[in-house]
Amino acid sequence: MEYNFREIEKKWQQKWKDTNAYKVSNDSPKPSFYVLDMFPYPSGAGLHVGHPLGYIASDIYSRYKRLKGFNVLHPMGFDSFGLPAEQYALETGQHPAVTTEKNIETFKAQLDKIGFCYDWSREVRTSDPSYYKWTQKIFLELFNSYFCNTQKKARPITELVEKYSTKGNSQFSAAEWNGYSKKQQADILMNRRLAFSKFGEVNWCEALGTVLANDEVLNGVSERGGHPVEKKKMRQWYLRITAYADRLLQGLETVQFSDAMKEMQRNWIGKSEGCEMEFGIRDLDSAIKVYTTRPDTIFGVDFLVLAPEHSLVSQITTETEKAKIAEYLTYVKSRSDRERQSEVKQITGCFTGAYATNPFNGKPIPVWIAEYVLAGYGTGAIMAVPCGDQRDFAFAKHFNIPITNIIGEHYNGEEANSTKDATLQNSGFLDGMLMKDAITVAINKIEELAIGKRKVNFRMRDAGFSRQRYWGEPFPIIWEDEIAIPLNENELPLELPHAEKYGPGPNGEGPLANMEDWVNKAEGRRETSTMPGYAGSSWYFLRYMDPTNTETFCDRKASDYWNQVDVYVGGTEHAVGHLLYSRMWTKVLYDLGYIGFDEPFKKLVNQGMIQGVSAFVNVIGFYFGANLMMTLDEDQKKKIKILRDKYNDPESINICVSEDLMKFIRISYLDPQTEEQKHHMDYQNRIYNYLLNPVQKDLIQFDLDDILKIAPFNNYYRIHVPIEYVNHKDELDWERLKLENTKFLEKEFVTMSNTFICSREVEKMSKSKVNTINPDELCNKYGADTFRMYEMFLGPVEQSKPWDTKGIEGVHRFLKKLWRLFYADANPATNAPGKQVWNNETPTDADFKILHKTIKKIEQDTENFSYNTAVAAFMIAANELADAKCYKKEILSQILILLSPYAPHIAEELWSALSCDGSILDAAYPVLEEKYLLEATKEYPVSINGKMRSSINLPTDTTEEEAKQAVLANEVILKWLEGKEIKKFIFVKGRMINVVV
RNA sequence: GCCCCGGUGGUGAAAUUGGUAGACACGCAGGACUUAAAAUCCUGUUUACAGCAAUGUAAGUAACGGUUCAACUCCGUUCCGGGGCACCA
Repeated sequence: MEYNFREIEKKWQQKWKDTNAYKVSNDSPKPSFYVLDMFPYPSGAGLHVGHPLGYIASDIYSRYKRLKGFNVLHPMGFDSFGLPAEQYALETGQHPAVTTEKNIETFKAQLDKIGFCYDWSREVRTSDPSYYKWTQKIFLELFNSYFCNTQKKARPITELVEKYSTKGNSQFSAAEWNGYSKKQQADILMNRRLAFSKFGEVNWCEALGTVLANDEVLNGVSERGGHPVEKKKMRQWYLRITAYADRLLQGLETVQFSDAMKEMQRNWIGKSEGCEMEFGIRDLDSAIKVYTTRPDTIFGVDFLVLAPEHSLVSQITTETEKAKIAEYLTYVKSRSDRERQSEVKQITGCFTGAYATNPFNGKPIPVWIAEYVLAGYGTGAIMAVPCGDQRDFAFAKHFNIPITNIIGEHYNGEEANSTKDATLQNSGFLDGMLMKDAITVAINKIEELAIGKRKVNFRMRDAGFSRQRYWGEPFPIIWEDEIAIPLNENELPLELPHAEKYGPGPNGEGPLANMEDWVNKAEGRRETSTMPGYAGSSWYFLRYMDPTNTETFCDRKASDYWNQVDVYVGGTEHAVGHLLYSRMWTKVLYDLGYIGFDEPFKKLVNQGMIQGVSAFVNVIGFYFGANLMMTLDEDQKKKIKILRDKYNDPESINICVSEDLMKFIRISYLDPQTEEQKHHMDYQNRIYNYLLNPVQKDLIQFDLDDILKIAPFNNYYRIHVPIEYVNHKDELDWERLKLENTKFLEKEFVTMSNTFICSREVEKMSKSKVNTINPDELCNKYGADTFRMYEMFLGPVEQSKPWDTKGIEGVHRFLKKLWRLFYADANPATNAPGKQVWNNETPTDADFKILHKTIKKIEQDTENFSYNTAVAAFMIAANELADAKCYKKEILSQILILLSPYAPHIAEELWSALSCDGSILDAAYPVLEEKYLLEATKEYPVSINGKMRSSINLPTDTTEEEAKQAVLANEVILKWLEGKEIKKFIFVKGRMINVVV
């Protein structure tokens, strides 16, 4: 009998399925524990080895917690709405629902092969009407709620209506409100709803035909595809996430996210504390309101800058400057967002002719407009302090505006210094104060004089919530006379109508606008945009708790039982998208009383990315110019002509060049330094000479390789080749490549030796880079258990690392070694049957020590997600047990329990071989007994001045004095101490001994 | 530019959080079993020097400096790599 992982894994996977071993109940006396993976988008490419990394980590944790006596919820589902399926539909005409279904089946089959303990009966799919019914319902909750600024939480909008109609507010009385038209009332309410619609500037991407959220735009181009993005005014839906900015920030204190993750979210929210204050404009009855975080620098203000879009610009511009300002505004309008973002270094601006007054010293301050001030942040106007702000400084220098220094020697005239530690000068009532202290003093004064007030600003904007796309949740909204009317709950789900075509509708609307029967209702017109990808994923963790409920999205009893997600595993790429949105939705649902917690994820573990190692062939376009041709003889010309005809290219040919040859080509253009390079140069010169002076022809033999070594090539690029065609020595199987890949059929492979060496690079793993490694193949070759353990052994879960298949042998060997603790190996050569070696002998203390050492280590490492060292601990244990010839059931069965979260199949198999009761899935986790770890004596390293010199064996209860005596009796140490005076003696119990001389 | 996180053998990485640096594995080299291969097992593997050898001595965690009896770990400066934000006043 030998370790036949294929049979074992098939057998147990079937058994677990048949017995519903992973089914989880909401009725259990056990404490609950919720382990969640970020659910995947089911792409057509299937899984690669990078995907399961996080899934394996969470699976191990779930199984571990189950053994520890918890009722563990560990579900899986699919984020199945999204752009790729729709893009695919556009290209092939296949309905997204069909391709999505197919992809999900592939994913599930692949996942099951790895042996995950998902309760598939709880599977959710965001594109399933029975799921998005509730996404729509929660949207309506958002629509029907507002953020109450006094209670700091979401309340039903009906309460606001009630208040308006009985008390009014600061803008209007109750009577006025009641007199407003329906449309007027609706508009006012729309300004308070958590999900609201407004005309706004949106990121419009012409190529994708849709509007993108801020975080889907990078440097002015779309995140997916890199298409240009411009501003466009459209009616859009938004989520009022800004209302929750403060609570999203505070909530971070209560969750266990990595510091980096918290920092990213904080940056995104971008809270800044400062004040708003007004600068009166000379000779005009108006004032400019600015926002600043540094009111302490008020006496250093040398000019004000307005955003070009600021409403006061036309009003304050003086006659003399009108033409220039108009010209500048035209210029600004001509600049796309992309230009403005990419050319931040460029300093532009224009003087308005107007002067404001510094309220503290009456100094006149020129007012400018400039691109670098954004209309959308703060008040759209700033007070510029050139000595303290680098941008203001650059602006002042550029336009020769005099600079006031208020920080003395901290300002050197060369660059601004944004310190808060300087002592203020030239600053009136703030003189002599430290800047950081002056901030509060200045704000107090500003409030006292009633020229401004404290103000907190956020960088975060409300989140765009509509997409002009087909494959997403339809909005349960009908527009009646420009008023958004929500559907009733009993009309949900509003199903996505079946489409034949997926192209955009008229006027920038989505594909749904083309379906007139569906859009036009007696009451009005349906909303035609659909919800973005993050709608369904913002709440899916709740649905797993109660996946089949038809009354509500998740029964309060279920969410109270499971509570927060205890451990959430996923990548960092969702730091500011999904994670912020789901946190906001959770807070809203909490405010409205649907759930009892306001942070969805207690602890977040970010798995790293597994990168792929791509292989390339270098392709050079080799140009046979007339000059070169002239120097060739008839044979050579004939050869070139054959090549030209072959590749159907009269002037040049493209040739795949081996990496070693590329190196040679590059090296030959350097100054020759080493012998090798000199050799190459010499070689090259000889070929040149040959080409230029055909007389010397006999000096060297001419062939294609030689030409390539020195030829001026006009074109160089690299093509990815499938990684499976390249062996571990980087040699390409190019015969096979040519056979199976038509792209290379027309290419000649040129190399110095007979092997073709590819170049390598670590990149993101993806289908297009043909560098993916399929987990199925590894599972077939080594088994799921080996695959699981190897992925964990690769390094810390949080770390990104390139995939390397080589090391997997080591883990596989460990499992085989483990098997041999139970069954002596069968030798296939002699065909000797394996025999049982495990026995019922009573373990010795030494045996127990191995066991309990392992229990301690595995428990610690599993709790800390330090799986790589846990795997190492298993290997050590197996080695030690083998060395000790310990094949005892009492020990081995306990080791199997420890192992079962990591390698469930082999653990279950051997568990049943030991004829232990029941399934190992429900075994009790071994209890650590420290007594076996206690040692009578311990080896103490002895150092002199911290330098290791020897070690001595001492009883663990040794006192310092006894240790000192022992050290002084040690010959090696005495030799080192010869002629030196002992100054101090340091004894760390159980650790070490150090002698200071 | 700003904010995080890193830098340890040929490779992936460990290090009880200040206490014997390199666990565990890969790779490589040598050996055993075998007609042979596969599989398995054993030995060695940071570097330099000395020695037939066991072993010894010195240096060594990006670089330099500091604190300490003792530093991969703490502090300072510099260099390199990765990630995030980017005119946010």
